[in-house]
Amino acid sequence: MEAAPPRAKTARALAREQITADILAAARVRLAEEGPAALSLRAVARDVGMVSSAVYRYFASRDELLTALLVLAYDDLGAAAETADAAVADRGAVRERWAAVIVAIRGWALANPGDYALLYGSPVPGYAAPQTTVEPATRVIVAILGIVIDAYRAGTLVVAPGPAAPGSPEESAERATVAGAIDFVRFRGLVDEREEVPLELVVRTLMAWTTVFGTLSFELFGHLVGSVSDLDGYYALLTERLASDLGFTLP
Amino acid sequence: MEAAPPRAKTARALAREQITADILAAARVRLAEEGPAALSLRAVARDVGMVSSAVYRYFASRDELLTALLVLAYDDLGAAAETADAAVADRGAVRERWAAVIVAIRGWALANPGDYALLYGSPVPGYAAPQTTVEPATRVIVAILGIVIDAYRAGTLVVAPGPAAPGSPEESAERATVAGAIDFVRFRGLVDEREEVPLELVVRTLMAWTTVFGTLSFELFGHLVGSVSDLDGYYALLTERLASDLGFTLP
DNA sequence: TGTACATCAGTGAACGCGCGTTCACTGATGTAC
DNA sequence: TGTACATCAGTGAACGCGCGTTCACTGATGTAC
Repeated sequence: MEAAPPRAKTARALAREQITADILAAARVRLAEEGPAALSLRAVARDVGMVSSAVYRYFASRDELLTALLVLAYDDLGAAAETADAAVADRGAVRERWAAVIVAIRGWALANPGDYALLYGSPVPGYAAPQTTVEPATRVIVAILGIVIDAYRAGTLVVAPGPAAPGSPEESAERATVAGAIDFVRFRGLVDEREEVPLELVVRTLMAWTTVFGTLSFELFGHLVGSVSDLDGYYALLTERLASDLGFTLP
Repeated sequence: MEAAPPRAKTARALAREQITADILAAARVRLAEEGPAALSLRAVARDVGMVSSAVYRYFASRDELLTALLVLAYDDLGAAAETADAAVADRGAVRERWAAVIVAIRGWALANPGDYALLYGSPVPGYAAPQTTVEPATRVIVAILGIVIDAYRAGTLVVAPGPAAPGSPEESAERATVAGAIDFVRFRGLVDEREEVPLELVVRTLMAWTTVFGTLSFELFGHLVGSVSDLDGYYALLTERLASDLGFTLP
């Protein structure tokens, strides 16, 4: 069977796209005010100027709306990180790429606290994210891994020796431990099947990723109040330290 | 006016304590199932076998119940960390103390996922935690700082040189940045007013603290599925790396 | 030790509210001939 | 190009539900004399 020729979009189809986007936009605003668990389909309908039952023409249920929001937010954040990375002209300047990505992630989170809480806060009770959300969710870590692997290949990264002596029993334990992470790296096509990926590099990348989001969650959820006064400055220090821990050589 | 002599507790007072504890225990169970935002006073009342209005004899409102839960959970977690630290007989074995505290924190979080989400997940919309919760909330970071400062004083910790050259303009920026953190350290009486606290040490402690909770949030909220297969092993590696980053010398 | 009164815990009904979802409907848009 | 029918978006009423909180009440416990 042949694919249908691309037909001109009807007015109805155009309206549908527009209104779907309006509903999602209204839901994102709500999200920032009430949190994901309390997100109400009726409230969104009111904001968008329609009767609550009309939303069901666009989303079959509240859960489906949540899923769409999740995908939208993950993609938005992922795009922000990728764009910031791509904007650094010198692809070899890995420290700058790293810094740009962190600034972009934090900027996005501060600009979209509701979405951030949806993605990285406590899961919505009674809602299980479907498979569709998995790929968009990985865009940030994939962007980070891209920088690290570029640096590794270019030799602008020195892999720190792990605390364990080579060949020790501890090393094989480490190998088992990060196997899942390395599978992930390969699965995403970031490195070739045969290419060697040092364990320490993967561990350090996971740690840096976790630290960035841990810090963001602490900032946005109020755990740094009273401990860190100059947040911008702290992030600058953090970015530097993490770059060093990843093994990026100084420029 | 003299303090009243300690009277024998009446049956009523005893029952009150017991039932207050029962309500809190039932609420904690609910928390794990539905999340903090959806915590329902009526559901808790049902679980504890009383009519919903009776709960108002013990807590003036849902918010007051949430506050009590917050304090209880923070204290429970704080006590777990402190106990684990205190159980390491050799006070100089800072790496072991560090490892013991991490294991305790993770153990508590896995055993009490509902409480963990209440404390470290997205804040409950429309609820502002009162001042009462601040002190219990700091017990974990205070315990961690205790270990770091003990190590620093004992000389079993080597403060890493920060990326900035000493005396550079960057250094004064760093000083401003961590001022809040150092205020915190002094305020909690961990170091004397005159005692020198290296900036780098404070930054690294904040980073380690953030990384631990960032990893826990990722684990509990499902962000490590597909990336890390052997979680116990990963935490072991993480603990080691963080100890090194903090500057703890090897035993 | 006994009595009279005050305090308190728990009941059950009621309030007003907003929620997700269903359904029969009207009127506009799109499609086939 | 015009007509007849099918599809779709949005309406408004209704469903059953659980929520937080208030209130007048009953009966048990505690206290003062």
